[in-house]
Amino acid sequence: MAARGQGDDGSNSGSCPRFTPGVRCEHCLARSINVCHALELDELVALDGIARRICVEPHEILFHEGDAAAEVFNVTSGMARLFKVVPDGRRQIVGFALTGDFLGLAMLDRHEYTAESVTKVSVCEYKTRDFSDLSGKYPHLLQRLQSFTGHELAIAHEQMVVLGRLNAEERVAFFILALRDRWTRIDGSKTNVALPMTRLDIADYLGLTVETVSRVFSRFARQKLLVVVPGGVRLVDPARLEIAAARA
Amino acid sequence: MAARGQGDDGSNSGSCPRFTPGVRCEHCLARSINVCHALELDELVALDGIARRICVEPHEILFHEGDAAAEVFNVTSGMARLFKVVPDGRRQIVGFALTGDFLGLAMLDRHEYTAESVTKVSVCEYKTRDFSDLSGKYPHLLQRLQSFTGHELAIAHEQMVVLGRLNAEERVAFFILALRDRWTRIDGSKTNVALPMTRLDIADYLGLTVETVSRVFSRFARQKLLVVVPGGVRLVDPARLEIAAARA
DNA sequence: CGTTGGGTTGATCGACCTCAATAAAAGTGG
DNA sequence: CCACTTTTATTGAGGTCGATCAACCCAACG
Repeated sequence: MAARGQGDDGSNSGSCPRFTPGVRCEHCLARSINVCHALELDELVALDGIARRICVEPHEILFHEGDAAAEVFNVTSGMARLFKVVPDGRRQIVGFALTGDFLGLAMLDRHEYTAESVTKVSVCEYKTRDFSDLSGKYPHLLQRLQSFTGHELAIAHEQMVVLGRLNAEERVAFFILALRDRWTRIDGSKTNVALPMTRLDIADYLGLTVETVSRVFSRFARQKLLVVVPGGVRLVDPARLEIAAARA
Repeated sequence: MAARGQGDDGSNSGSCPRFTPGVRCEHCLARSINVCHALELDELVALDGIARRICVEPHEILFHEGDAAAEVFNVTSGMARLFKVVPDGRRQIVGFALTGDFLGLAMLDRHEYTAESVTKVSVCEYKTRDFSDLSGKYPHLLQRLQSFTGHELAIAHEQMVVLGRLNAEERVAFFILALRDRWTRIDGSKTNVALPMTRLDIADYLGLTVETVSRVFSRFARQKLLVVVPGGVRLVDPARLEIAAARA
């Protein structure tokens, strides 16, 4: 039993042409939760004008850390991992991008991390220049962007607590619950938590090793906090998991 | 020999009245590096109108995590620690605010961390409402705020790498160099790195314990990478420290 | 049906934490 | 200015959690 439809984690199934004419902004399913929200119709039309809809297969690089940031992206479905690599090869995942997330919020001249699709991913691509011009024209958009960046900053600070002060069990529990909350906002799922990423991804996000992550999952399953299902986990005792995550 | 004037770390010495009429925005020394930069004169006058200059002694709380965010702050001198506390008491410092830093970038309804002065600190305080109104009126200001938030986000992501993937020595070396770079931007100091915060603060910032931080300092001193001086360190071999920090 | 990538489990090791003692600063009051 | 306390920093000894190394399982796939 798949956690969340397995194999169709919100990404469109079937073929995935590099460029899709696709749906227009007005009918975008992700609109209610992404930066486009709260834009007037004329603003939305303008945004639509500079957008290019792109769909990528799993394990494709959207952009590399250090690349000139000529484009910014709006994820409309699927999942991407965002990571930085230390000169000697160690990897740190700084976030997983889901439906509604915006890539390139920092608005620096170079991308500060690499973005790689985990599942099939569809995004709206904007030329940084175009998007920047538009946000200069429509204060709504800039305000929305600021609000998003601020929210991301708060999440990043939370993750610092996770990485700096929680032990392995707490980190994994926190991760599962935080991801559950995100899925809930996207598709309403509450007890089934899809985990399209690998254990290594989770480890690289939580500052642990694959083995440790795997062991904690097993321990949680043994303690009847959750059940490991293909493609994710099903929460059995969310309340105790909250305690295990040091969130309560 | 103090690292940077010791006892006067950019904070004004002498008395520190809670409310200071102080300098006006036009003559603010921090202006070139804070959000006020690039504002037109009339915008600056407007900002000046809603600002209240405040000066606090060391170890004063500016605001608490969870407090309604009725005010936002612009640090004009001194240092503050920004931290979150896990329910059971563990503390994680998410950043040190220096001259030019803006507190409350996330622009959420509640503060996401506690801000406490390390040295004497002077700030410009703005009612969140006022500041928000003003940034609605002056796109420059909102753009500047967005740019600041984006920059903070990039720094937070860097810190995730530090906390998730670097060992104790690398963390401390990285910390010293990153702080050195910040001082350089503020006052040009290059080899003397002021450390007004305690070892415990550094430990809580780097996800370590006081003892480990202290040991690493001693080891670095023994290896002639730096010299521990009252109030900070003097860098002896910055190049080797860069290597130790996994930055090169 | 062999190969490959991902996941789990076990045994051992070591980096950092914990506990403890001491030293050095920084206040504090006489 | 000097005793006295309190806070901060350093150093040592020993313990522990998560890393490392290694074996094995399983499903997907050509």
